[in-house]
This record gives sequence, structure tokens and C-alpha cells, in this order.
Amino acid sequence: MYIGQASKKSGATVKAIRLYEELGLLPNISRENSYRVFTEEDIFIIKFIKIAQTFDFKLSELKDVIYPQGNLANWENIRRAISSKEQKITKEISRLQNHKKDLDSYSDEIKQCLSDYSDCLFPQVKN
Amino acid sequence: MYIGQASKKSGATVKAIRLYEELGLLPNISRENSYRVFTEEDIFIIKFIKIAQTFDFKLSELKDVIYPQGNLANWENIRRAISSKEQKITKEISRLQNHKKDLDSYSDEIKQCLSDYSDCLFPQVKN
DNA sequence: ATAAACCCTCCCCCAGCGGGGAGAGTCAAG
DNA sequence: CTTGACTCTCCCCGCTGGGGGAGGGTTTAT
Repeated sequence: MYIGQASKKSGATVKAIRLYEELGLLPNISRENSYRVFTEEDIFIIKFIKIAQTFDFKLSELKDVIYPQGNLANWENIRRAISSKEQKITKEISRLQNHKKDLDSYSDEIKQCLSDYSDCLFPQVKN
Repeated sequence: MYIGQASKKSGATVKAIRLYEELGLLPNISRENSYRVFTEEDIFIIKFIKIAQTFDFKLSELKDVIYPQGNLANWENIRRAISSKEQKITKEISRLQNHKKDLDSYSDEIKQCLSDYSDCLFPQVKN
């Protein structure tokens, strides 16, 4: 099947699919008269890419996920990639939670400022 | 003071400061022979920008935070901006937590696959 | 008088993920 | 034979936050 068909079946745009190939995420695309030819496996991979993107995998990360040693990943590879991604997400969550705390205490400081100075302008006070 | 001095006092690079001015975050910079002249208020604003960036405020957001109606923000404005940002952070946290759950269950599916098929390759199974 | 130390504008570069469109090739049907 | 539907490559555009450097102006000290 050609790229338009692949686009419909996978849900990715033609532009996106060409980008995936350029980035090495679809290494097995053959050509017929310069037209890219896609197999069902390619469609599966494209769908996988789209799902992985919703989990904030970057395309550049996905190359190592899908082809860990140059060959198509097995499920154990995928599982490891998932747990590594989960660790990153956990770190990001705690980073954001710390931000919330800091913002809270900053907001409290400002509340204090408001009650003390009533109309203190922005740069004059906090020095 | 000129931009080099402002850079040292604020901790922002010269490049960054020029960008802030270009984006309208430092509207009151005057010139002496084409040299930008900075006041202490400008230094304060630059420091504020750097702090806000650590909380994932974008520069484009900061324009509305620092100059809500074209004038320098007062603390009440800042407080509102903070609580709005906190809501966004809260949403982002729950988005990430959902991702973690989904990744967990996906990982469990794969574990199941592994025990059933032992060496199932990536695209053949999950269809 | 000249060198050092500043400053200016302007342009190109990066990541990340494509969108939009030009100009050209290919293919099937009418 | 031509038209329409596909496809190709290639280049420029956006966003965000600058970095790097060219080429040029200014001031200050020696």
C-alpha cells in the first residue's frame, strides 16, 4: 500500500509518516517507482508511535525503543522502556508538586505584603 | 547601567536580556548613544522573569503577568497569575498520573504476553 | 594613536513535530 | 491525449529561549 492508504489506516498524516521514515523509525519501507510501499507491520509501528507520543515519548527516544539493537524490539524491550519512562514521569510529577508548594508559599508572602502595604507596586517591595 | 552590568546583577545573559526587551517584558529601557540603560526596577523584573521561568512560566505568558493592562502589575495581579498557574500545574500532574496508570496496565498486558508466548516479537502480537 | 572593553544590529543555528506549498514525476481512466 | 489523483523531493514557516558570531560604532585608558 502507498502512503495515502497508510495514512488513512494508521491515522498519521502523510507528512508525519515521511518524517518517521526520515528519522529511522520505519527502516523497512521499500519503493515502487519512488513510491513508498507500506506493510501491515509498518502500520502497526506507526500506530505504536502515535500511542507512545501520547505518553510523551519523543520520536528520538522511540528509535531506541522500537529498535534497541538495530532489530525490532521484543516485548521485554518495550517493558523496560515503559518502566524507564515511568520513572521519568514520577520525577516530573514531584518536580511539579514542589513547584506548587513554592507557588503557594510565594502567594502567601504576597498576601502578607498586600495586608501590610495595601497597594504596593510590583518591583518596589520585594527586593 | 549598561547591559553587561545588568547581566551581572540579574544573572541573565546579555542575549537573554535583549530578548526580554524585544518581547516587551522590559518596555522602559532608555538609550544612551544606542546603548540600553537599565534601572534597578529593570533588574528586579529580570530577576522575577528568571524565577518565574523555573515555575514553567513562558515568556509570552509573563508579558500578561507583569503588565496586565499595559501597566506594571501589582501584587494582586501576581497572585492571580500564580493561582492560575497552579491550576495548570494541577492538571498537568493529573495528566501525568493517568499516563503512569496507563503505562502500568500496558506493562501488565505485556507481562501476560510474555508468559503466554515467551518470545513474541513486537508487531505480531498486539494488533 | 591605538588597543581593550564595551555595545549595537543582523543573521544563522539548535530541538521537536510537523504544516504548507512549489514543481515535477507517475498512474489509471475516460 | 489529457485530466485527476496520487506521489516524490525540497524549501520555508511556526513555536520557545536563547547561543554564536560577523561587522561595525563608541568610550576609556595608556
